Amino acid sequence: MEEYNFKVIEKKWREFWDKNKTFKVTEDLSFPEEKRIYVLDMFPYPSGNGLHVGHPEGYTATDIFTRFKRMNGFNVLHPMGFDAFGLPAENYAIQTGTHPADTTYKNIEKFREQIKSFGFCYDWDRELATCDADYYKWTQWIFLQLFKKGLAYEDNVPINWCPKCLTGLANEEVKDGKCDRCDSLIERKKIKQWMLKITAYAERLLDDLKLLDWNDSIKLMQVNWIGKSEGAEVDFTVEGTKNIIKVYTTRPDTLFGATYMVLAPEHPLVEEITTQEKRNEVRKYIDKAVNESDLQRTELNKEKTGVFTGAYAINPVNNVKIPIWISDYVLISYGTGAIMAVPAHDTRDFEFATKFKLPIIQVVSKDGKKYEMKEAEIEDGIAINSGQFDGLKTAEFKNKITQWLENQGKGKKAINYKLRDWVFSRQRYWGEPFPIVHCEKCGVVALDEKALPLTLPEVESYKPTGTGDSPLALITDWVNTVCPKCNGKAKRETNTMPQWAGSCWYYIRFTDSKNDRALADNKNIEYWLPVDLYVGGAEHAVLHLLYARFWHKFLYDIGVVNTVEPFMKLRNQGMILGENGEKMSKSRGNVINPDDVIDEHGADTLRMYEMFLGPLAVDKPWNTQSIYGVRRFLEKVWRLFEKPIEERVEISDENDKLLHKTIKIVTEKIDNLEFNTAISQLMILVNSMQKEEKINIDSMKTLVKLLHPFAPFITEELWEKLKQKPSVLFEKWPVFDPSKIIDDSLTIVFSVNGKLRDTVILTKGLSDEELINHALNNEKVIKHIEGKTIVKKIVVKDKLVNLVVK
RNA sequence: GCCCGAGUGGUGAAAUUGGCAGACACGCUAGAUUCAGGUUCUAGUGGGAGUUUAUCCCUUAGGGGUUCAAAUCCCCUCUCGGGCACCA
Repeated sequence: MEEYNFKVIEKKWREFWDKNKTFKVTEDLSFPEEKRIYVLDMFPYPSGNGLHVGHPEGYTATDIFTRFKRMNGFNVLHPMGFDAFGLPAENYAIQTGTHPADTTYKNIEKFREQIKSFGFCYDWDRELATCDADYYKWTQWIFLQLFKKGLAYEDNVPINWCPKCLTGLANEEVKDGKCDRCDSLIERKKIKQWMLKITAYAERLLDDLKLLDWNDSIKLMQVNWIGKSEGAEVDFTVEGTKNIIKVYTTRPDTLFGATYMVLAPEHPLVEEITTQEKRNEVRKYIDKAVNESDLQRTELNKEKTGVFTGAYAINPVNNVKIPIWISDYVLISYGTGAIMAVPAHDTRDFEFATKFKLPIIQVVSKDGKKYEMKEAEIEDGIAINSGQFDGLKTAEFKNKITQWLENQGKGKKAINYKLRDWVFSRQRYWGEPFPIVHCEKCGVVALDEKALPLTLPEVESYKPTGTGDSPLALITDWVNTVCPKCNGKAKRETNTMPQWAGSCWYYIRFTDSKNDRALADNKNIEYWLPVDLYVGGAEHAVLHLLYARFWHKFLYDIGVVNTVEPFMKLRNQGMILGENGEKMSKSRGNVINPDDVIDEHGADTLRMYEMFLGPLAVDKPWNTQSIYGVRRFLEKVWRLFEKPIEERVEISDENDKLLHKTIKIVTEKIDNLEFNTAISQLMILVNSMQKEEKINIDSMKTLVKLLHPFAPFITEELWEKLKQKPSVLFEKWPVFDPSKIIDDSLTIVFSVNGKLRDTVILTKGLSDEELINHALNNEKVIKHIEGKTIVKKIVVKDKLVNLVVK
């Protein structure tokens, strides 16, 4: 037999699959609903570096799962496309003058070829790229629907500005005060922005998480990001005026301990309530606060600052007069922009009160008594110094006082979220143009749906202006247009949409990617959605995954999709690290190029190696040595064919049992995405088959089928050697015979005082007494119990006997 | 600072409900085969003691606890990774 020539084999089957459209999927109604599933990968951004070894990790996992499900009689939608708008192509354009479209489509070609070299079973007829006009036409269409429902609006608030990318960013794109993409320090800039009202969906985004089979850590990140808190809004009157300052608090039970009040420097009432003699000081403070960057303002361990306004507020629960201060530790963007300060029970207030010598009154106590406090006590306890509420436990007090405030008309129950609206415009070129014009007479006007797509015009320079205008602003003959409403003079919106826009709904488009009448046909949407299994990196926890859920819920509300959630089951693949255990990067010089590995070992080996490395979810370092283990395994399988493979060969009971056990284990493991241990089991089977002189043909067929999802190329070739018709993909997945895996004898453990003393093979189903007798007569056991009294005998049926002796 | 998650041989890792720790691989050692080998095959391989056979002791980051029995459950500490950043 010739040697395992993966280059020839892989080329042959790649061409075969292409030519025969082996992976094409249709909306075949003969599949019952529960046999239609949608398995999706997070589509890649086609960067100029080509595919990274991290990409095929998730792709291989879903490919194995898809092939497995297809062989089990499922119709599986498994598509691939490209997240093709984005900054790298645009930055390259700025450097070289190459049109971002040229770079992008060239990179897509390369990516597609690389992805195909892995033999993934994508239906390539459904491929899409978010920068195609017939795709972004529908991205723009969705934006128009958001606009019509009042969920897209223009605002002029200070936003996160990246001085290197020269564009505004969403809150979700800022990490540690730095740009998520380029690590530059974020500045604050006030420019006119398109915002999406994601906050309108906060409660549903939070609540529906319970419907999802996602990693708890990802769900928790979304929970924290949405940041729901429950408390009360309380009205404080400004002494001597009719002005009311509303504060939000999660601890209304500490109202009696409020010794002062703090407004954010930007609070609208500051100007009005500040007294004459404090005016200068307050103005100076506000000027300083406004000019400080967000980072400076929120800097860790920064000493508290603030000034007294000269005004006083009246505490509604006890009519006590408390001073009103302003300080930058109160944020205008959260709650009401004003707080009641309870230094005894809030760390920040305690710090502030200590610095400015403001009174500290304890109102919560661990034991119901007053005592000296060295720091703020924020835990729940028993109320003291709180009038008629003394003695109440925190939770009860909260309810009572909130009710009391409501009865008095001085407050009410309130809920707040940390989630902010989504800053949706970017001051860059390579993105979807907004289908919006600004008319001198009519104001902001949406384009007619028939006018879509509004295509990106050609520009002379891709360079962002840096002034908050995108490069589109310079193309006057594109910018100047007529208003669709009044035909008067109008200017086009020159911002573009963020990269997240296209990825918010691509999974919908895959169900019907060539449709030019709708974003996808209803029938196809109903046939496939929601996505049953979604696999990708965890870095999108609060970005793509939150945005897409928001759009999906909106599309549900307007009747476009039929489910409330887009991705039912989500699994995150870990990172593949360099051999030194560090993140792979050019600068660290530890990058492994998948093309090189395929050239040296073949795609089957690379696929299996990445799966064998460890559990899908964890980070795993690459090891150039251990890939040989998988390579040897495949060669071992190949060499099984040097043995006579015949129908009449009797299989040993032992190997027959192992075969059926392997079917069971591999089936369960693939279903649970535990590929590393599934592969181990296949190795055990092959090691054992290799010891046989001759091999039974049915066993061989079973092995080829079990191996197929992991190593599609070699298995197609071996299937052909077995004189079978391609493709293995169309074969039925093997089923194990439960009667064959029952052990009639078992290894029983004998231990004394919990320590293993012997293992013996006994028949299945012995009674407790019989097992104990076996143990008591066991030589090694006797040695350890001699001269001692048996205090206790524990028996676990068919497993162990433990004797406790003294 | 707060909230999650993880920590098992020289290495990647495995281990239903608490029930033989280290499956499967890599590497290493020895032997066989081959003109040759990053080939193939066989045996060994957590640490220690031991008459190198029997056998015994120790071992899942560290410490304590629950239990007949703990990698697995509980508490504390340490280390690493991730998220949040004055959110009242």
